[in-house]
Amino acid sequence: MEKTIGNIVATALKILYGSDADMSNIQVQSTRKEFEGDITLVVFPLLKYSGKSPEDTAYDLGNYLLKSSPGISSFNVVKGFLNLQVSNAAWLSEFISLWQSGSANDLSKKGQTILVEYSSPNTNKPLHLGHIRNNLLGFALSRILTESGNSVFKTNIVNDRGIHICKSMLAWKLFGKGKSPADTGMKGDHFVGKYYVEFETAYKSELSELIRKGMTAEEAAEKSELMAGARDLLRKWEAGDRETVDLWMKMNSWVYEGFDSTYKALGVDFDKIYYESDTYKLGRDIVEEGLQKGIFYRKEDGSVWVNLSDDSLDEKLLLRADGTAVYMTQDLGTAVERYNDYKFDHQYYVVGNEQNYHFQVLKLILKRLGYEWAEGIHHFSYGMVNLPEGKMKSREGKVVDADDLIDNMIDTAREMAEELGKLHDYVEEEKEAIYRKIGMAALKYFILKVDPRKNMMFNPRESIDFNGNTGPFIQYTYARIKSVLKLAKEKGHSVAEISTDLLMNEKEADLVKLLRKYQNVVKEAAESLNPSLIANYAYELAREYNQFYHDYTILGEHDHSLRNFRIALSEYTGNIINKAMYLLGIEMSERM
RNA sequence: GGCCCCAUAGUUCAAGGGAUAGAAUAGCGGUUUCCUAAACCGUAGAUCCAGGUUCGAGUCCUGGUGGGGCUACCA
Repeated sequence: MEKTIGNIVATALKILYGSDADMSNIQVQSTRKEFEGDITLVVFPLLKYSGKSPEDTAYDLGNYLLKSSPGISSFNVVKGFLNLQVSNAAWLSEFISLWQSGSANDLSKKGQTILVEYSSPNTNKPLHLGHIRNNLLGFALSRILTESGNSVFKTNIVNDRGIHICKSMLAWKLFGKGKSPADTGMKGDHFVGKYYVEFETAYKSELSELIRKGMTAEEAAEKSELMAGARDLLRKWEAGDRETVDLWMKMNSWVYEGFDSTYKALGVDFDKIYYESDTYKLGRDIVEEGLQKGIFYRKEDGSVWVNLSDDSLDEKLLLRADGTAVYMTQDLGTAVERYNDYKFDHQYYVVGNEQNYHFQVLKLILKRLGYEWAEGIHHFSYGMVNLPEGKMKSREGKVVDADDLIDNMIDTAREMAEELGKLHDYVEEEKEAIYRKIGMAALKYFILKVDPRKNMMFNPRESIDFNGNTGPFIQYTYARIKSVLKLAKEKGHSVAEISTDLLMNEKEADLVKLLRKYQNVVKEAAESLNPSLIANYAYELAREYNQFYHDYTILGEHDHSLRNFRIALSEYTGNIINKAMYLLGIEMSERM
């Protein structure tokens, strides 16, 4: 409707003033709540065409629209704003066509192949709150891009090798006494993470001991036996030393077992998992190739670098002096392998904004190497999750652990639900499934409603609520709708068609106006890569429905056609809520 | 030092250069013989500072202040 009005305005400007208007000057938007009307035309940008005052121009256009657009029933002018009233009949017919088309999806299919890389954990420690934001964003982004008609593949690069793993391995060798997670009853990833923290703690005290003996910080780092041991393990690993590789495989398998259960709890999955241990060699080949082409250069100590000062960046290390690979080495390899596997049009790396520089460099190097597809790789850079006491530090074990957080959320959901006591006719298993859905909805919505680009604050004690602008609020609205529909069915009210001869009340009209925006919200979310738009829309829709539900009876309505309309309106709202939340990876419950 | 990001009610978040800056939560006050009160209604409360561009600035530009990140032979 907005588009139609825009076109009519363009015609009107031509006829009334003889001007060919630039469409970007024709601004049609929803009328703000506090003013009368449904759709507003901002006339300020059009004054240059009319040569008249804002008010006169608005009246000219208002009168023209009233005559030539059947859906417009009246208009009013406030300052430079032309507020158009859309007729009840026009809104109703718009709802009917939405309702009839059901869940059909009329988004234009772009059909591009898109890779979304997310999660990308290190195998030396369990997942924490930062990973949760990453996983939820990556998963939601994938669903949104799929919904917009693309072929989307979810990938994960597991950073399963490197000095950090060797630190955990060394600590386990030194302090582990040969124990396994099963011996201690710990989850595998937590078990390995414990040794990583133990390494860092021991390393720190070793350093301060050396510094106390008179060394500088640099000298101490140089002389550290622990760090030397970790480096030694890394060299042995790259050389394929049997014992080292076996230990590495054993410890990684413990970690994967732990990750799998966390991923399952989060409800995320992947189409293909890449392992850095597979891709780093290709990375080294690529570095070799770049050396031969003269794009990279070798320093006297044997390390390999790229000089990016032409692009006003600095030098970047690509291979250490001892020949071992670094982060960038493997990312080069992974990127090339992915392109060979998928021939993607676009690849989004869901990685925190602390790595903006890394991805800038990655793209630049790939371009210098002559890969044209490098234009299609993008860093989906999301903000940090901060705690009241500051940044999370996994080296020091100062994190909000993912598993703990998930368990807490579900526990809280259970406590609240039991207090409300609405589910007594369910067996334990069914109840637990619902508690899980509610707890996860609270967590997921809390994180996804925030603009991904922005840093966000997480206060473990206060942050996650179950009332107000929350996941459970939306679930509750959905459960109410389902409950009404179930009762309607039991009473034999089935809606075959909706009368075109109804007068909607204000709440019904507001709901219809919101429902028709859904497709556009999904489109914008896909274009701007922003799941929070969908989260905020779903909330607004749920709130609007709750007002309608509170103010009017649905099943108690005696007028047959009005009752049917309200049932259809409820059903359609429920469908949209469900679809929107599905795109965010949030499950609905029929009861709660 | 250099580069990048951020700054909105007590708090956590919204606001495609457009009208009187929205929500939630915490506070205060209400609504349940009626389809789920995890709801609904009312009340109070905010654009870091100084300039500039514009008919119009929370939004764009410049400078300042405050916070975060990167600038690692960690990933």
